[in-house]
Amino acid sequence: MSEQQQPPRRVTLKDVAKLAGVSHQTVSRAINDKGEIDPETRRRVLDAARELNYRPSRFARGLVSPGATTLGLIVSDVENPFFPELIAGVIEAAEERGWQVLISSTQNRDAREPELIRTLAAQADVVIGYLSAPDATLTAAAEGLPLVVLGRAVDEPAFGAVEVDTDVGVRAAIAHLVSRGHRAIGMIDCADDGTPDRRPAFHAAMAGHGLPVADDAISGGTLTVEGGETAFVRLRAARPDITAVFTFNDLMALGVYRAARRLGVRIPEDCAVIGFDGLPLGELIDPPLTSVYLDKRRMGAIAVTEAARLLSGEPAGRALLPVRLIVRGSA
Amino acid sequence: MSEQQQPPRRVTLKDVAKLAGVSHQTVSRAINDKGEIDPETRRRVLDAARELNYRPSRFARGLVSPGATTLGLIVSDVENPFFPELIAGVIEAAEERGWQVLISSTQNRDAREPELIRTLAAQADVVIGYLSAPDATLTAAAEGLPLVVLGRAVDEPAFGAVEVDTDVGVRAAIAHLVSRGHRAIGMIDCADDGTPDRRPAFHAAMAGHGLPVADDAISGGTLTVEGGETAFVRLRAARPDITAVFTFNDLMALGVYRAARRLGVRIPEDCAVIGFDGLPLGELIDPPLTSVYLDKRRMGAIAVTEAARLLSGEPAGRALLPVRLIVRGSA
DNA sequence: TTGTAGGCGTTATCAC
DNA sequence: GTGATAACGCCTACAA
Repeated sequence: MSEQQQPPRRVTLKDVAKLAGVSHQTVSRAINDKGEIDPETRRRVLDAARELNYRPSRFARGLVSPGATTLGLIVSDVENPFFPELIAGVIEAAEERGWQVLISSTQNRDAREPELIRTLAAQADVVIGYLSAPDATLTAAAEGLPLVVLGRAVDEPAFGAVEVDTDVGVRAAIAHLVSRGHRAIGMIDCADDGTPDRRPAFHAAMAGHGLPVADDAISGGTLTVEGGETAFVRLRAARPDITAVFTFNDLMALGVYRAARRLGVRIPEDCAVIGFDGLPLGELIDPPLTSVYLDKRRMGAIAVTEAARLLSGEPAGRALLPVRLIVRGSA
Repeated sequence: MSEQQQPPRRVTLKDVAKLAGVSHQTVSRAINDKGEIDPETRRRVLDAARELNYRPSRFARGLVSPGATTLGLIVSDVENPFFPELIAGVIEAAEERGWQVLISSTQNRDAREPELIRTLAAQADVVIGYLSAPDATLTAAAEGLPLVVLGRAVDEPAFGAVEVDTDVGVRAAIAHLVSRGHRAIGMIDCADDGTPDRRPAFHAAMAGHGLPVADDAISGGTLTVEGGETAFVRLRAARPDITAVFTFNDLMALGVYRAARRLGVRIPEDCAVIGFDGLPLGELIDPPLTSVYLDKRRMGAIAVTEAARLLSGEPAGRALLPVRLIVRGSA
């Protein structure tokens, strides 16, 4: 009676079978190029399939024989050049294992993390993410989904983690500035909400040299070129005596360049700059950007290894990604 | 008897049910937070699930209630800054429709395209790709999978396409150079194999101004900074008289910058440069790069719209992405 | 509140 | 060569 439903029901093997006048099993044989089938029948079936615009259900197939492992990757901003390298590292490592990679991005809206995790949980076998939400929030969202957290310290023992050796990097940056005679050093930091915190490391490094850090020597902003730009303008207004800045990342350092040009501040003569990330584009600008380099491809590869551990039931690991200072022209 | 199989069979609802001493149905209720279940039973079930490390099968779930549409995206190089913007556009547009995005990259090995398509066919409902393989190859690999091809002309009527208005862009670039008095204009092109071809457009534009194009005025290379670098060195050696170059993309233009610095060639005084793509980093270098801009985010968004058309059974569309010349300091 | 029966679309196994 | 029949793991009825 009610054959004509409103929601266009999916075309199945049986539909094709009916049209071709064979059993659904024969259709399966034809579709999958099994032998043991009359070439003529085969043709008829394939024609019917084409006519109905038949596409096999990946779910049904996956049910019968579990397909490739699918890895979910969550980043916070695909347009921050930091992430493409990380993504490349993950893709390559995943590929070596024959895994698929599902990518999503919060586009800098951290509040969306739990939602993205939940969505990926339905699609992926394991998730790697540059996540800023607190462990408890992530645990609730993950619901048993194996999770590898990138770029920050993690307490939850169930999570894998690849942390960055921020302390060492920041210390090297500050030591370098001090060795060049700087004493009034400012920081362009991320805005106060969330994100891995490089500020304590900055304080510690400065203290190590007996240098004070006044509150107004730190200026925050979004993790973008624009964020760095406005943060530097603000810093400069508050503390014109500062002769060097350490920025949260290279993108913000570029913002400092832009602001500096506008303000007539010369780099490095009037103000030295050190970034963090070591992006390739640091080499392209003038003067080339001195930066704390971290190997993002490697980070991705390590994360995939961690993911594999979790999937095989081994206890979660804590990897530490080393960093190193690359001295170029800006400091 | 043979309960202990070698391949660690998947943990299912029934396993949890057995351990918790309930029916598999009750487990389902507990897992999915349905009402109508004794809190105590619920807890017992959840504990059992945790103990067994149970994770629901996404395939079985998908079978019962078809989940989100999954879009596959194939790019050729995640580290070419062109793609992150495109990816962002696709992700955003897909998200608006509640779709998932699966990403893979050929990493500049074009020969891998068919393989990637086939793999995605098993995971995605529709695929968008920056694909250079000929239509016939793609058709064979796609096997009915809806496909949207980006950045080049397409003949296959079944494919959706978002083409770039290369002709207009190249013509604008050449016209600009001519208006600045250049007559000996060279081109840094992609290597001879595959990839969308801007060479015919270059020839046509030059001819439009009555300018000759000798073979040695075109130098090819890989679509990277390095490729542009070596190509320019070669071009410069063969044709020192050339006063302006048009490059296949901005990345290669950066290579020209690098080579020029090494060779002591000043930009734009000794040689003007115009790129293609209009990447943000063109603004960051010195002199800022004049380039043919195309809106990659928009390209991604349009592609998703095309994908939606294909999925709903409408005939494939052919969108044309407009471009425009952005004049900055390099030409 | 809980359990039983049926079906989602596909493939594998076995008869015919 | 071809067609029933039984899984695969889950969920939505409905019955107990």
